[in-house]
Amino acid sequence: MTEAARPYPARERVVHARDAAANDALNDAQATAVAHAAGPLLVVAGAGTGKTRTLVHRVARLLADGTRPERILLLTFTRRAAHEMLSRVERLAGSDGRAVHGGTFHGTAHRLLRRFGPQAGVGSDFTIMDQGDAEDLMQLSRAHLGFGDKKKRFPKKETLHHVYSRHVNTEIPVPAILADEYPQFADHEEAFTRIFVDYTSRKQDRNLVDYDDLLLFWAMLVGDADAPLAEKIAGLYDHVLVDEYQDTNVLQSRILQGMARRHRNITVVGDDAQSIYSFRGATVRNILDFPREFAGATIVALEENYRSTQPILDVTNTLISRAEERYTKNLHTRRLGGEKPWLVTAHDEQAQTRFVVDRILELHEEGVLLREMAVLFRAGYMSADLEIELAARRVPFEKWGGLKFLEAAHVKDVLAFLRVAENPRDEVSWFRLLLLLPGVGETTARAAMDHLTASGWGPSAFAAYEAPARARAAHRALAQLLESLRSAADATEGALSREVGAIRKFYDDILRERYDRVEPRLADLDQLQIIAGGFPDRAAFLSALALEPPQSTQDLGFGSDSEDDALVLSTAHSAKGKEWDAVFVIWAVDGWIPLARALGDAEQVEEERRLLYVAMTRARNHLAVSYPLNVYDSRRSADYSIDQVSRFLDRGVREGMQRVVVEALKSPSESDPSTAPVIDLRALARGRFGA
DNA sequence: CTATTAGATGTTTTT
DNA sequence: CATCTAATAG
Repeated sequence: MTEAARPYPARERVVHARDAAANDALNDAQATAVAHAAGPLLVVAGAGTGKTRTLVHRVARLLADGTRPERILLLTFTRRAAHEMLSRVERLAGSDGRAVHGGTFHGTAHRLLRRFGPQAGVGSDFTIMDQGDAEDLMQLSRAHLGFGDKKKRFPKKETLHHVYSRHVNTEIPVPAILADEYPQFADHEEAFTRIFVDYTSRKQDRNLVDYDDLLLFWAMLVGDADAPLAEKIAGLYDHVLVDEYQDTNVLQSRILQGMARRHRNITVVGDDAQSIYSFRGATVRNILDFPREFAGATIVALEENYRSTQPILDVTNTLISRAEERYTKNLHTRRLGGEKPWLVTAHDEQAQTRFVVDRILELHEEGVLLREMAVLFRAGYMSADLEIELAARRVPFEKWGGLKFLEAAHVKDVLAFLRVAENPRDEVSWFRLLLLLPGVGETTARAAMDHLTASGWGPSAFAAYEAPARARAAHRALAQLLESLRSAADATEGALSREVGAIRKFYDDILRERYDRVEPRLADLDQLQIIAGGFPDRAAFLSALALEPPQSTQDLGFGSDSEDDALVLSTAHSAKGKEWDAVFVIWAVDGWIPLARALGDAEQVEEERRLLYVAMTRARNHLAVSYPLNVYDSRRSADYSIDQVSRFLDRGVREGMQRVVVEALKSPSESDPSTAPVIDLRALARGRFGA
């Protein structure tokens, strides 16, 4: 199916449908960026200006100019972006494109660490902890040091981990973080530091690596200019290209400095107006200061928008013009026609839901594919009502982001068995397993772990442990299971799936005992078992789950009969970098966008504004922003509260939109929505060109 | 020490 | 609203 390798200038024959539809040739700015020979290059690319396309063409040009594909490193933000980028490079440059190295920062760091870690004191058989694991380990450190023994208020493990992670990713000193975000804990500074020291050495002893370590170790590996190893790693690549640069943090900037130090061939692409990941330590300073960090950088601005119609662009331009930004872009388009974006006032959530589904079905009838439409929202659970309605009306959909599959307790339980089998020193997983046993609580578990620490975590060490009488039977069964998992050198097809099967023989009964809603949980485990079957061994499976968790319900194999065409539901964050023919932004209410808790901090409010900007700029032809007026509020027992439209949709922004009002459903017909149209979509459709 | 239950609590975004 | 914490019974 892949085109044979062709020389670069043949692009007009190979370009993918949307590239061709947008524009046959690169525009001047894009061409400048693509042709840039060497040295640092900053591409400031507004929404929809062909950023990915430019990056892809630039890679193809480098290949055509003789750079070997494996000497190009293409860093993207999410695995979805990496996949799309690489397949487009492949389409453009043929099989060479497949050999280009690409992935997320964390994924690339993982690869390098497995390879070079042993030369730097990190065994190659480490286990990666996800955020939840890291928090659990933090809890063990906290308990070990005797903090939080029901004395005064002491920070929770989540808080501890957040402060630690923030410190590593931003390099802001711990006291400053506490003063800024947790003034109530400012006098615990010394405790924080002691816990972090213990946490760090605990990770080392247990052969564990957290997300932050992946970046930190990479930065340290390439940070010392004189170290031979740094030289070797930086020497792996001749060109480094980075997408979504506005969402990188200080650590990542340091990594890039190290990687590019010799050749300075670094290309970064980004849009300061779309910076939405500061909660992860990302700083817009990286893109703003790039010319200073990499002296002599060439700067190219992409300002022609190929995505949206002029009426949509008018509204989004106004929205973002309220923000202070440094790289002022003036986005324009040649797509002059089209309807104004809709501002939909719905009576309540149900009315909003009904409006969205009705309108989607209408567009679908007009010939828009479901997969060319998306509903975007601030937080994962905000689509719950919509999902129910879509299911009831048999509209296939796929949900991105906000997926908690791997965070579910029962899934983590099963994974803990595999992780202990893989890394017997994995303290977090041991602790989790032990607590599952009937008759074992915190004290017994700790005693067992002390035994393991003393006797070297060996496979037989656990079997030799003398459990208290009440837990003896469970202990014996677990020991046998672990023994069989470790000894089974079964490398045949589906071995991992059988391992999960063996674990479930032991675990399913515990699950039934401990949790409610047993059926869906068992179904999750069925899924996990199927996924496991696709991996060659435990190590690959566990690393992949930590670094590339399933991103959508479809990745998990649900809704298989509707794979071909399904509506996309996504958080605004997960929608970044994508575009759709029609976009619905729901819950545009003050308190959600911006989030109420962000209001105290001007910086955070600005980020919320950019988030709405990202969401709205995903639309090509149709955009509707909706908000419910009356919201049932369970916290205040005073039934309903009246919500206001997001402050970002101020008078000036609203002027470019057309108002639509959706009334509440009249109660007698509530039982059958299909016979009781609430709005006359046809009338709206007729009137929508009239401004 | 563990298991169970009642009560509080605090709700984002992702690698 | 479901998850985590604290308190108490077994």
